Amino acid sequence: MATMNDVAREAGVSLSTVSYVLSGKRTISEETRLAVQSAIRKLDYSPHSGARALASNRSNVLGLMAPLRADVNVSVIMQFVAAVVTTARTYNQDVLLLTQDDAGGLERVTSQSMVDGLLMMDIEARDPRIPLLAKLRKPAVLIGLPDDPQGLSCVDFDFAGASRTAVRHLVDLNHRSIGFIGSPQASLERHATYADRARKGFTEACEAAGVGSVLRACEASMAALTEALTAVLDDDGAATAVTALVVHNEGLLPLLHEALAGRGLHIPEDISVVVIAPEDVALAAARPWTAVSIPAHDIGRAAVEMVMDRLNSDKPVEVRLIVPTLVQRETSSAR
Amino acid sequence: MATMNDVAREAGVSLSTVSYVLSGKRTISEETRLAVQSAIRKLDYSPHSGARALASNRSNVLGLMAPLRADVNVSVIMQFVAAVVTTARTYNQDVLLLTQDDAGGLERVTSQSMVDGLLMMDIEARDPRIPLLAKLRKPAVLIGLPDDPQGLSCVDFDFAGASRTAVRHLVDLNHRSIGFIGSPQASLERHATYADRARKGFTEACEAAGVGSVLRACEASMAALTEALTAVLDDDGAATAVTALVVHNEGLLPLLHEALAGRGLHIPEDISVVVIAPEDVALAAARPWTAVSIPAHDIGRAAVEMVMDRLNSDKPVEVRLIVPTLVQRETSSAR
DNA sequence: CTGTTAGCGCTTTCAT
DNA sequence: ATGAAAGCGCTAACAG
Repeated sequence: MATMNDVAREAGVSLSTVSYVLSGKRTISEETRLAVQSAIRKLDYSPHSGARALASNRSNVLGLMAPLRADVNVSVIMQFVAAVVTTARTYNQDVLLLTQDDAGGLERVTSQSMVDGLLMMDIEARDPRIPLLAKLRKPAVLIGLPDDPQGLSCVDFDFAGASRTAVRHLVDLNHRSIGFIGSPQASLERHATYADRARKGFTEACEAAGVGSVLRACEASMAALTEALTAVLDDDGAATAVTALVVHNEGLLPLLHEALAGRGLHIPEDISVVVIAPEDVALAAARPWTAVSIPAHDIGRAAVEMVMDRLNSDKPVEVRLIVPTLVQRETSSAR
Repeated sequence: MATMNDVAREAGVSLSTVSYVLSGKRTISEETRLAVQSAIRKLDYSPHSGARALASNRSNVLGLMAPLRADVNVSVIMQFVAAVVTTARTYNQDVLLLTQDDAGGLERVTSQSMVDGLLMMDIEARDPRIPLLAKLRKPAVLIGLPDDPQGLSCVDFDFAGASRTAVRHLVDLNHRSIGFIGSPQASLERHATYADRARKGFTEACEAAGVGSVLRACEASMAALTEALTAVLDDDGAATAVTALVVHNEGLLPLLHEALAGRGLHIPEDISVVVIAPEDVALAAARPWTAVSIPAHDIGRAAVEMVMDRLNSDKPVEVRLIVPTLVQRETSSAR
């Protein structure tokens, strides 16, 4: 492996000139720049990241703590991760992967100066990792919205707004009683904030619009779905029968059409459906769903942008909510 | 941040002594070891990874190139990745994540000495990244089995053996004609080797046993599944009707029970089903599947062990196939 | 616009 | 069993 010294000798310039050509931190004459660049190519030089990290206090690596368990949301998680890695590369950063349960990893990678900043996914309402993160003196961004961010930047999809948007859409279509089928009970119990917020937004929007509402958590299985549908559609307490559903559970979508057909219900004639899901999941069905799409890619990108902003220009801490948009397709209609 | 120098001063020993206490590369008296260790704790010292990498030519980081697209196999991929990260930590290594399409990333992270070794998932039969990898002078392990490993280590599940095991199980149960529902056509066209090998093993085993066989690729949708079932179960060319299925497609499992019920078929009375899938996926169904389980965790672990072996003790390159085992549950029975 | 030089924090010979 | 000192390859302050 060629070193910077080799390049300097080859180009007939000094070590520091090579360094400055690479960093662009001072003006270099066209002539020497070209000489250096050709020497770099000739020797197939590339900088040693360890040496650079040692001298500059920058590793050009971001730490990403991701939930790698087999969850309902695997596909969403993958999209986040892909977006983070891709965006990081545009900032010339690489991504070091930490698993959710390796709480000590946060401390380790920062104290060893392995990373310049940290991203943490799947934040719970009172996530115990937040105080840890807040102590470390590295920029960090939470992907999710905890009760108390403790001075950390956050970015997330506006799940409450997503539910509201879905409800308003259905109310505009004259539905007077709407069901909500959400994340599994386990997610609620962990206080995964997306689950809580989507429910809350739904309830509020229904109340505001004066329409009936029924909520159910649901596992990703046909049995659970059937049961949930029964509970929602046959709800005795409701003044009017439920004629529309908001579904916030990616795992159920492949099953939903069948399950409703099993009850003799056609979409959208008998029942309208709006899903809250990543775009590609909403489009994967034979009949694409009317959807408020979860822009996993945008969120991941925003998260990286936010750490990099704090890193490069110490912009202030911010809490950013990504605005939902609804795309109507053929699974919702007026009644 | 405390440095090694600070620790040496605090402990009243020399810099190198601290280093040797940390590395264990020479014998240290109990007394000084304790002094150093307490100084380390007192100052909350941790070594600077960049400095260490510079001086030792080891980064303690493994590169993992993973497919982060929204594929049918997301859950399997996640399990691999989780296994790799977890196992890497037991070797005191961290994991740098590269995306599949970032072919230049392989070159970059090695030439910058960011990683000590590389793992590459989702290998295709003639994967163009293999010659690249083979050129880099770093230990590498392919997770998958290409036509020509070009001197690289490989580890994979024995998908052909998995199909054979499934077929033999069904043959033992007196089934005389077996259907195979496999990965989407797209996977075959990419020559994802797992898809090819599973099909090949199936065909061979059926021939060897003298039983009928019908194969179909299938997307993860109800429509595609229905069509595939029709093609397989109503196959005119077959001497005997298909009475059992081998399914190698995780995405179909939530739909399969419904789809068969739709044809008036009960499992296992009318039709036996054996799936090739990760254990947790096979168990997720209301009625757990008889399964040849894909031990994603074992494969990921083996991959890390293999790079670390090459790194620490330059063991020879090896090709390791993980042996399949079948667990009978209630979805297969004798006829 | 360019060169010289002092570290960055660690590993590892060489000496004792 | 321990210490002294020479790098590892780079960045950035200082000097011109």
